[in-house]
Amino acid sequence: MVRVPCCDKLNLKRGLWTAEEDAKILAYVSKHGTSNWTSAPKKAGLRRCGKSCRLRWTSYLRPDLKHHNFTPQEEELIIRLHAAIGSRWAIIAQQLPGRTDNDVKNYWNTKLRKKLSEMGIDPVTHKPFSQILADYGNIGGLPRSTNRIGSLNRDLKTSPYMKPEQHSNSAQELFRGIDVVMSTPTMLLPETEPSIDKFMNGNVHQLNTNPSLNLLAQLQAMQLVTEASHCTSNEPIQPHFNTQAYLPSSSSSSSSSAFIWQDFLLEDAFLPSEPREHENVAEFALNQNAFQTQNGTSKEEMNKEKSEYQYDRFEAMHCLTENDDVEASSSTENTFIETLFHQEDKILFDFLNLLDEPLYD
DNA sequence: AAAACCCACAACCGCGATCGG
DNA sequence: GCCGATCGCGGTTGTGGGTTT
Repeated sequence: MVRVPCCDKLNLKRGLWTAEEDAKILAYVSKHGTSNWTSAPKKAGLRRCGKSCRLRWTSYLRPDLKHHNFTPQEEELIIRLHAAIGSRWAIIAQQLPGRTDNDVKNYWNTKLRKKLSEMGIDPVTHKPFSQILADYGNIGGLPRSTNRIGSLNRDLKTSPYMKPEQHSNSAQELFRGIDVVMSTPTMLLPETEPSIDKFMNGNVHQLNTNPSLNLLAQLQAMQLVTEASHCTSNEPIQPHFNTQAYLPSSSSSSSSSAFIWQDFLLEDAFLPSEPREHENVAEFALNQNAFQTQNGTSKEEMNKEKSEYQYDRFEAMHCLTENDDVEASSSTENTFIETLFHQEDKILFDFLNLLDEPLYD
């Protein structure tokens, strides 16, 4: 087992690439392809690390890359996907043909984050700052008992899509999430709140026609099916993505700027247990998008779809709490993982009670 | 005119996952 | 199965150009 190192750290050129170096990379790729970057510097006659050559090719020289500015549609898609899956730049970039993860990341860091902040929206949680402040203000006034607290605790701890930037381990972050979930099932904000819909500024319908929305539609579908399945079974709550917050509420984006803040809490992204059911719902979600964009579709039909969907969501939310009751009452049937979660919930609950108690009598 | 500052983007770094001898 | 090489990803830093003072 003798392999040469990918690069010799000594005597290698670093920094910006010259046109001559780019030409060498292009010549190398046209001759040898992109399968082996270790030998690329030597064969191409470059004093660069193979890794650096690969990066230069994948992030800049690839012929399929776009080099013009991001369009409003792309911008919107990035925001929605970031809200759904966090800073998974590679995945987000896959939904944007011609863009690299580095492009998307840089664009987010330099433009979109600032833009959202200026709109009064926290780019990390995708919630209005006013809401976050309100959440902080409510920390000391948490209700003593709730059957959603455990669910959230589990969500926060187990989400594979939870990144440190989105949910730090600090108590403040944890409490913020708890407070949101313990609010009413469908908390709607007043029209005066900063709204991502307003930020989107009418691009929603264009976005719905964009094939790049496939991932979003799938995420939405996964959420739908997991919610629906809870209403018909006593199975433990399956996690789901929360993409609905940025998806237009069916027919109208401007008339309804209301948020459902639970949707911003990133939860587990396990696949639904029933693939066929999942597919059907995914198909529905895709059809839903197409449905909205068809000419001649009556507003009544669209509103009917909307109200039915919202009713389903409302029922699903109630199922969450009901299932938590069931879960708590049949702890002997819980899995090992669930038992662990219950123990963690109890610790957290005790801790919250301690906070409620005065430090000095 | 020049220094200081800001901004956007390219490039690098480090780490985990995967590959393969 | 082990372990080093390689790949891919996300976070961070460096660089150059533009703007402000």
